[in-house]
Amino acid sequence: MSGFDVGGRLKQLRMQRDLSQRELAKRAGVTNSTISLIEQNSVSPSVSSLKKILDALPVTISEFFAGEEVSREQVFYRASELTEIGDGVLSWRLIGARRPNRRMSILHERYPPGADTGEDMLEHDGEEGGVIISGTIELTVNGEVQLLTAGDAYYFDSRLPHRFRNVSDSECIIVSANNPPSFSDGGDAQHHA
Amino acid sequence: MSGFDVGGRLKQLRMQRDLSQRELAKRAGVTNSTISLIEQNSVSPSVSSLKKILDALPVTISEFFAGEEVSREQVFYRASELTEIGDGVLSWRLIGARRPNRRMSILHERYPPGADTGEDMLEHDGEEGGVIISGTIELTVNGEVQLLTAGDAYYFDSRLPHRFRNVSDSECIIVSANNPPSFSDGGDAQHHA
DNA sequence: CGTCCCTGTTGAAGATCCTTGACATCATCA
DNA sequence: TGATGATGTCAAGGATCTTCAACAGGGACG
Repeated sequence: MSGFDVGGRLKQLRMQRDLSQRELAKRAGVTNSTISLIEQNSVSPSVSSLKKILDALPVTISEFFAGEEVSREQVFYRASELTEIGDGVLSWRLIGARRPNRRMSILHERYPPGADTGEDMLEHDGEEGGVIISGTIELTVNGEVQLLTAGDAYYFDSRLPHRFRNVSDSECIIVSANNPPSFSDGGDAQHHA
Repeated sequence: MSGFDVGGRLKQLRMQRDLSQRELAKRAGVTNSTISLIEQNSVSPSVSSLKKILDALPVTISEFFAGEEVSREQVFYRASELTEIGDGVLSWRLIGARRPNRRMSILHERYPPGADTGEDMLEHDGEEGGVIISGTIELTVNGEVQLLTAGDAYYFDSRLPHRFRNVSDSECIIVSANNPPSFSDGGDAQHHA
């Protein structure tokens, strides 16, 4: 009924860490019986119990339930076959665009001089970070403005209002990653980034 | 105790969809009282109940628990202040190393000629992807071997056995991202990546 | 062999979650 | 005004989860 093997997943994570049921139970502040019953899927734990257990691993609930089936997806992407998303001014090349349930978007971005994600700040769920490969970019996050150059990097919660702008007179190249993916292949793609 | 406002989050999602407690309960196959008690944080629902409710929204458990406190973390990282992880041969520079609960690791990696993640393949939870900035890298994933050069990219499930090796005579630079993060600031960092 | 310590499993009792069936409140409408 | 239907809340009891305590099995060691 759960559609997800909670017990198996817990056991897997516990085993990976080389913990006994009793050891994990002690760290989590529950009893070994609880762990045993959950691992056998004899019960569906309460969120509070599961949280206690996962905190002891440590693993977030979100991570615990993320992913499942190991897929036979494409692994290698030639530069020429990266999905080009550009809108004429900016251009992004998305790695793994066609993966149905990927947890990240990785982008190879090109900001020509003057490129700008727009005056009204971007805000959306998730986190994003990146590295400046070449050139210079002006990044505004939550009101703070910084000029980043080759080798510099950033990482922030995407709910903070943010904006990318190339104020220099040369192209800027960035490799960035988003989580959860804000680009999807079709449908409800949010605007970058 | 939960550290996460389950009730508030559920109410938020229900409101967004313009559903009454009874309407949502009906779709989920539980009673309106259940929804009410959960939303007030009077109880910590069982995973199975929560799953039924979230399926009716529909929202995955992972999405439900993703994100929370918008933190006042560091956003901008100068090249010089990136956490250097190298072991003498390979070197990685981790973006956002000190963020407590980040969902990704973003790495600026340098593979000198001969660098190798080792003959016994890496396998761990999560997904990873990256872009080759310069040089050449030999990447093996699940038995398949490919030579990737500047502009090429990769993305795969990290549970597939994999290995990175610089078989050329020049340095290779890669920007990569992992999810969930396989590097932590202190403690049980797994080996790369 | 027996003892010791570890492992995971399992009844029965206790704690918590979930449902039943009320109740109070508010808005609509004759 | 009173009737109706919708909303969210709450007590009591049944259902489920969690603990306590016991149990069986497997090494290690003498």
